[in-house]
Amino acid sequence: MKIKFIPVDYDYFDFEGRNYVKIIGRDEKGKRVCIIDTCPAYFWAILKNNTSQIEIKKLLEKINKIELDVKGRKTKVEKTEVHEKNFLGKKVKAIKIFATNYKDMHDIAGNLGMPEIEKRRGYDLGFITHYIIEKKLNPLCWYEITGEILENSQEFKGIDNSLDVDLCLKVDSLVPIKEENFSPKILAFDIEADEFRIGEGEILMISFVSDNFKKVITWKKRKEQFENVEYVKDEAELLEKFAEIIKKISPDFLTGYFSDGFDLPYLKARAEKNKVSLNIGLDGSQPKFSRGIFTTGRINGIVHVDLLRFIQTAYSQYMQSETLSLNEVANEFLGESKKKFEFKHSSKINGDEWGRYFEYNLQDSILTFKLFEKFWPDLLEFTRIMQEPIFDVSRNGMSANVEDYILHNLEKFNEIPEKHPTYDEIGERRKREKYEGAFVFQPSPGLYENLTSFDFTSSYGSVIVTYNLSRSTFLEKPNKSSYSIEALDKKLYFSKTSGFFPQMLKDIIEKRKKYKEELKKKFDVIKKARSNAFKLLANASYGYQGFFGARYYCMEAAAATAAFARKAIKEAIETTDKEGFKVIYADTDGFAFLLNKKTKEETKQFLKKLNSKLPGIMELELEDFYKRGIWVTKRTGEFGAKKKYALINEEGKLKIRGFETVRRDWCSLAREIQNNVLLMILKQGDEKEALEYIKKIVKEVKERKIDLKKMTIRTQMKKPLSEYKSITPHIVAARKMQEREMPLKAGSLIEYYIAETKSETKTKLIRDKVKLIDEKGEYNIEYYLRHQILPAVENILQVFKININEILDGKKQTTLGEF
DNA sequence: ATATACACGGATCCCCTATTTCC
DNA sequence: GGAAATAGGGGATCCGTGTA
Repeated sequence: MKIKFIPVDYDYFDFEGRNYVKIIGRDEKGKRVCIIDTCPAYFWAILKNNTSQIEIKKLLEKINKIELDVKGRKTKVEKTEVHEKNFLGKKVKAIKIFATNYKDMHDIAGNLGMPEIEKRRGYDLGFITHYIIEKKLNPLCWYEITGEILENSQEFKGIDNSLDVDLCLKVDSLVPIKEENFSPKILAFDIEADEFRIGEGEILMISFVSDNFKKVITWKKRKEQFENVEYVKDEAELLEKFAEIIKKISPDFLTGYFSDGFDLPYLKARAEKNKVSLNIGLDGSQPKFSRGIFTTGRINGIVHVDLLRFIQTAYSQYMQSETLSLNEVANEFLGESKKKFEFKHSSKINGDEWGRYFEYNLQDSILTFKLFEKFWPDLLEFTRIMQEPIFDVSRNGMSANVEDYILHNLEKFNEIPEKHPTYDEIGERRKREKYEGAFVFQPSPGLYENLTSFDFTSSYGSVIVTYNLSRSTFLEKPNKSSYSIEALDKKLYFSKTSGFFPQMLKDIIEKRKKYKEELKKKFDVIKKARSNAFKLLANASYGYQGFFGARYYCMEAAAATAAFARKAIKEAIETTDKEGFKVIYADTDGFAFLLNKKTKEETKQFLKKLNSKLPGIMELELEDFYKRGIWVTKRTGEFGAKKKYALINEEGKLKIRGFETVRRDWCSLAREIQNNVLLMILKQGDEKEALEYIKKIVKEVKERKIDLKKMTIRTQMKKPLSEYKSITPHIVAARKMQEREMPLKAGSLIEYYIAETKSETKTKLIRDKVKLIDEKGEYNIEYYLRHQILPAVENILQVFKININEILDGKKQTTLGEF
């Protein structure tokens, strides 16, 4: 039997002591297929480099005799081979030790207490990763599979009968083939419950959205019939119906928004309470949950994707949204919003409100479904590039993605994988001192005209590639030709013989460049996603080497990367100044400077000249020309503030960095004022209009004409309430929320305003004036003028030598006309 | 659980000293 | 008059959120 097959979900099982993978996917006709395959399990024993042939022979004999009985499972060394391999870039002799069961390799490795063996490696990848590396059956890629159909077969305990699939195949051979179309079946879902705490309230309704399928199921029966709404008897029947619909639709992907942390665990808890079995897995099993702080819900044969997790790692840093709430994310990516519905306990919902509640619930699934479609190209490309199952890739942080990429590309370098650090090692690494990071130029406050900026492309990535910075190329002692740099209070050396990590990174950067250029010629969603994935991978690789949990952790390489980057930007600044420009500001990998009467053409020529002298793959690019730019002083001290500036380009587009206007923990009034002031000043080059504008707003504030909404301050609670040492205004607000039993946990966004308090409560503390947004009260004029508006505009106007304090106090600004 | 360092700025915390209050 | 309480100043620390 020969089929075309695309693997989607990976699982493994033991049969007669051996490991098998069970992969669920589709064939070219869209039929659901399960394939069973296996591969040899092995790990490596790396030998000391002076081990003689005779010693090796004796060693092999000893190892071949190893037999173990682990938890009633008999496992043994099946065979051994000696190979020439690389480990951390060094040539080594290593014994490839084949064992019966992958799970026992750790124990066998533990049994090799032999002095000739220096290290044991490759037993901690997990069987699925090991299998994918070994057989190269990459997720979401097409294959032609030849194999034997399992039909009412006794093999594997009759697995084909216990699985709800169209075809079950035992693999003989697999060959990658050209891409076929794959349109996965997606089912989005969302629940509404009476309590936010998992399982503590009843689930009132569940909505589903798939292709041409929309449904809300609820046991809150109404007399009237609503579109897409189906009534059931009670919660137990609701849960049964949930399982039924999933089985009927039989999706490849079940997707939710925060469903790892809410919907799925809630369903599980309520199913247990109601003694209903959520047997939605293709093998009839219930969802399984990982332990730990972040729970993840896994369903056999159906990939559960919590979109929030993926958006968090892959997109959040490039998003405008201030929170990752479904509403904001949908607004940004789809231009659609959630339906409005104020949460209330079901006992307090009036008759006619239920219809809107159902619509609200359905809309959440609609948005989730559309978001999945929107992000599908990204999920697909991430999965193909990292070569790990989509279930894992969609939940990975960027460091895990980098590591997956490395592990799946090691074979090209004949490298044995490094092990995961032990608990103790991680502890040691975490204790280490921080190393010096980026260089930030000390700016002089002022308003400047005619500027431009140059940036290093993939700065840290190209530094790593150019100077070959990695764990395997780090040298304890310098050799004849090595790269060297001062960092960590000593001189660090790196070999000039290209290491696998920098080489992989070079490949990543080149691919990113290639796809980006192709995109310019012709837009293509998949290429866009691919280019983006490579970009993220390149950006995360520096952080990876400095991350304490990394297999290829190398603090020296991370410190050297930062040091080389500092050197590069400082040199570029120096050359730029020497050329007759004037550098105003720089941060990490980019710098802005005045043209100083030079033309744009001259500037571009200078860029070319600069680039021709840069080492390796280092490259500067011109970002834009700016009409004006403003840098301000710090609130304390007379120096210019770093990481705070605003630029306007020739089309009138603003680029604002660091100012309160881009910070969500300032009230929108202050942000709006600052934004407008910056715009007015940068457009006109003077402060006159801005001053009038500020005066107008101050007057409105004093006359209480401002909507309370604009006074709301939003601050995130980053940890559990009890862990706070310092009782800040947002913690006072959070305590009030807790008293009211409002949903509250680490990560919640706390909203409050500062109110006028009665005169007898004499207090200096702002926290004593905190009120929740729906609490009755009036905004505190003094606070909003002194602590929100003033700080937002004070430093900007100081550039024009204007003391805004006097305007706030209502004094006549007699000297105004002079400016 | 978890990519890195640098930076700003609000608000509270905490210690010290000066002043006021109390007996 | 002397001890205790309070006020207030200033640096340290906590905390959140940016830039890159």
